[in-house]
Amino acid sequence: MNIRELLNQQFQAAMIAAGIPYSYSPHVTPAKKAGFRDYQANGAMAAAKAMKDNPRNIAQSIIEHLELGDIAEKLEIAGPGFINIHLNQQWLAEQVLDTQRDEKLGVEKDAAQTVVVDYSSPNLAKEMHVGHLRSTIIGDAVVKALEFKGHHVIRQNHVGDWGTQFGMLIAELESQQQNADTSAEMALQDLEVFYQQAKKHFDDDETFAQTARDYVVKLQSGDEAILNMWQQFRDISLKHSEEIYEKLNVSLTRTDVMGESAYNKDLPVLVEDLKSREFAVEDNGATVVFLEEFKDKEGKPSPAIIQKQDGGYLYATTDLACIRHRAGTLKADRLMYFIDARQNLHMQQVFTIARKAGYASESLSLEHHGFGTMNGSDGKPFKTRSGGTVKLASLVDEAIERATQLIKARETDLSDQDIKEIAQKVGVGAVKYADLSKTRTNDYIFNWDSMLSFEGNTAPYLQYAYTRVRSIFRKANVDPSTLKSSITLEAPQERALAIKLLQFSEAVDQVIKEAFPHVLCTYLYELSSLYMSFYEACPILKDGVEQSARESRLLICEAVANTMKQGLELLGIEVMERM
RNA sequence: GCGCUCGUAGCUCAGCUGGAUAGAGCAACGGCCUUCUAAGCCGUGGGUCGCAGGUUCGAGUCCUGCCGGGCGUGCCA
Repeated sequence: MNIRELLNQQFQAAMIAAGIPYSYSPHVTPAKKAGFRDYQANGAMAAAKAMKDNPRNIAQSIIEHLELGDIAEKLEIAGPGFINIHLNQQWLAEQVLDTQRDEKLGVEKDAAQTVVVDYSSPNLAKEMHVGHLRSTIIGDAVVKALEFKGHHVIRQNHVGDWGTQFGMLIAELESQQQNADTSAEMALQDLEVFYQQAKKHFDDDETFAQTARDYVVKLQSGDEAILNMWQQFRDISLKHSEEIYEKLNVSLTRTDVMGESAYNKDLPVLVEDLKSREFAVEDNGATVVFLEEFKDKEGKPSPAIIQKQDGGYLYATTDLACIRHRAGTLKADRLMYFIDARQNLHMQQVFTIARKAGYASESLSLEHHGFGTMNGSDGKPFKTRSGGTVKLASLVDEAIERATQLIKARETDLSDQDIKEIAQKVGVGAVKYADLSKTRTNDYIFNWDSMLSFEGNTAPYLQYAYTRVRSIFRKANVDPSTLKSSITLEAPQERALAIKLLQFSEAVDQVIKEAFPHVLCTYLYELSSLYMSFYEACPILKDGVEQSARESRLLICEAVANTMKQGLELLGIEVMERM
């Protein structure tokens, strides 16, 4: 049930019945101000212009043709031509009950699309660092929302497991294993350190550097021994990533890995295809696709290089092969990329080539959902004190440690084991929510104190709101599923809360439409705030509360708990019974 | 140079196909716990929405120019 959608349909029908062209939309939105409850239709004003009539007359005509049944109890025309819609209390109450009987909480399934989502995609040469956080958790939230809406989602973790640096890393691994009797696992315990060692070795030792270069060639040509080393390296590196995914409660697994190496064999085929059809041409020894859609410095068609002078391939080549695979083999209807906004030009070039070359049909939606940089309090990219990149593993550990301290600082009867579990959920939730709750496209400022605060729009606040609901049921010793009575909405707080509950589907819809998880965050925060107000204003278990009011309110509590839990689950944030 | 992107309260951020008096949170100030978790709630103050034009009945939102920040722009990914 999506109230907005429902009203939009009814208003659209009424407008057509009133003789207004279909191209004019009713423009129904939730009321902007509390005084103008509950929804408003703003379409009359724009339509009035086309009809050459007074907007209030048009509004009146729309109302006369409107068939809302028992949905609304009052409609009024206000200001220049707004139609304010007062929803029927009884109807609202019934809708809340209905959504609770539905395992999807009233969120209707879409016509299923096959959606391929490219996210996380770390470079396996190094350990995952904060730069991978946004793609990983934003992508995962959108994936979960898509699945919730009934889409067929294919996760694609396009890991960087191929390329020139692997020659260097393999040479280093081999050298360390020969010199000391260390296992690959030991050597690669800290990938960051290992990478630095290899780099230093490469820069300082010409013999080593030559070996590394030879290994790249051998790797490319499929030398078995080198491939073995590469395989070991890749496995261990993937295990590192998987540990992070597990800690972060991210749904990616080994089966979602489809790295650069997977497209290796297809690259020459693809380049040949583009050359034979004269999309790609030789230029300065490289193979290039010129795109008049983009201009270079001189205003001429800008080049996208798909093969280097030395015959090597670039990420544009891989990305093209990738699109071809996702469109052709995976049969995608929609392709979503969660990649840093800085790669916008690259993505647009690749999309353009894919379309022109016919790798992506017109009906395939190609979407780059970029995001901004994660900055420190100084507004510059988030780094360690010494200026190094922050590993994701240590970021998560610090979050959990900080959460532990905060919980311990309070008086609590929780056991050490409880505290450990709660701190895990609170710490991880705080980091994820701080990111997810900001508009994806902007840079954002990372701040430990504000994200871990129990005040304001934070994960801990939401988690606390949830435990507050659950604690009512513990106190009442009531199993929510046994509640049978009906809901009445008398207090304004109850009514406001009910409407917000019913807007869950509107929030989820927007998340998958625009790949904006922050909309769901805002929704859940508003839901929590309204619950807190309700909690203060409407006693439930206290003396003097009638049985019917008590049960009605318990049902509202249950609806809030279910919605909170489901909403946070879509965001990849866990809830707990107590904290 | 060209392209992308951002500029909203002291700080961090919302503002959905243009709509009513631009909203939250933090910080500040003032109230509310013998009563369902006060990690909470209620209230007050705080804004020339970077600047200037334009389109419109109506602009934070659309268009143009300018100022300021970030990023990208032929052989890394």
